[in-house]
Amino acid sequence: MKKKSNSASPRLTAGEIEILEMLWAAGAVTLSAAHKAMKRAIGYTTVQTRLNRLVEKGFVVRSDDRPAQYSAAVSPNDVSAGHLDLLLKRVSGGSVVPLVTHLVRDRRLSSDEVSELKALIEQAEKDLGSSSKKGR
Amino acid sequence: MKKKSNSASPRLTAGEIEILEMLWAAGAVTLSAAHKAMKRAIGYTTVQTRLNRLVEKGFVVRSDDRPAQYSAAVSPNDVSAGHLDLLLKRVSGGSVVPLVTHLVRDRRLSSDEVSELKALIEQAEKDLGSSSKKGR
DNA sequence: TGGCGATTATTACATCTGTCGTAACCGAGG
DNA sequence: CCTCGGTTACGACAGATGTAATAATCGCCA
Repeated sequence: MKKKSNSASPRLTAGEIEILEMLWAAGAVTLSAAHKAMKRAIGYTTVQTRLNRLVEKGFVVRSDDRPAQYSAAVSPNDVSAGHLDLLLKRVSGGSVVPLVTHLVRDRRLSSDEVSELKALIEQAEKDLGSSSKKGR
Repeated sequence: MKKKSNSASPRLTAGEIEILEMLWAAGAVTLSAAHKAMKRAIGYTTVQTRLNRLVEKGFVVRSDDRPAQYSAAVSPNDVSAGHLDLLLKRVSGGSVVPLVTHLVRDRRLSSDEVSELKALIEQAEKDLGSSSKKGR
């Protein structure tokens, strides 16, 4: 049975991600710890409310322990993957080249980074040989 | 009068992007044209309201003509750039390599695409040498 | 066991979004 | 000039989100 595809592409808002980022960085935390871990000033109960709403949506899990531990139920990768997909679709109809071009051109890369990318491409080149030449 | 940095990173919601995508595809359109251009069924006045709210926010411009023409005030690139920035920050703390790795590994690229990427990297390599070694 | 401080639950609002219905308006035909 | 159909302005309403105060609870310790 389908595990529920919400991990596939969670449509999170900026605010929800703000909380999730805190959890990704802090791990499992109690409410007070979560509150302290917030980057900006925000009310204690505000964090509580937001955390609870995220739990209702299934993006955060709360332990049964006494001082309950809150922790992210989705990984940064899950979220990013979904966003990346949409972005890819929007920016270039789904093909990666234009996006990567943008990425490489706009930001000055260090020689180390360029080397890594080069190795990466070479690897991809090698992998190509082993699969059929389906033009996708 | 500050040009306003909203083009830098417009925080648009999925719904707002839905409208913008229609405008990006249709260009400058009247309300009825916009309504017809929508991919899914949606009320006429709903499109009107949403369009107007986008105008208030400055993401869409409305001409003074009689049947007013609505058109996007932000480009797909503007929004994508902003999203890409956030994504980059989140997925790998701002460095492009992990993101590109993900991009190249996860999606099977055609040999043409790999070639393009290779050329791209080689170009970046060249640029590295020609500029002063100012770390920037 | 009583109370205190932390935790959790409730309740309250102001916005923002998504969706429309309706009323007012306006220019082209007849 | 007067009506008609598209255009525009308003107003409504539900649900989501952000923020937070206040009340109810619970566990620990003197």
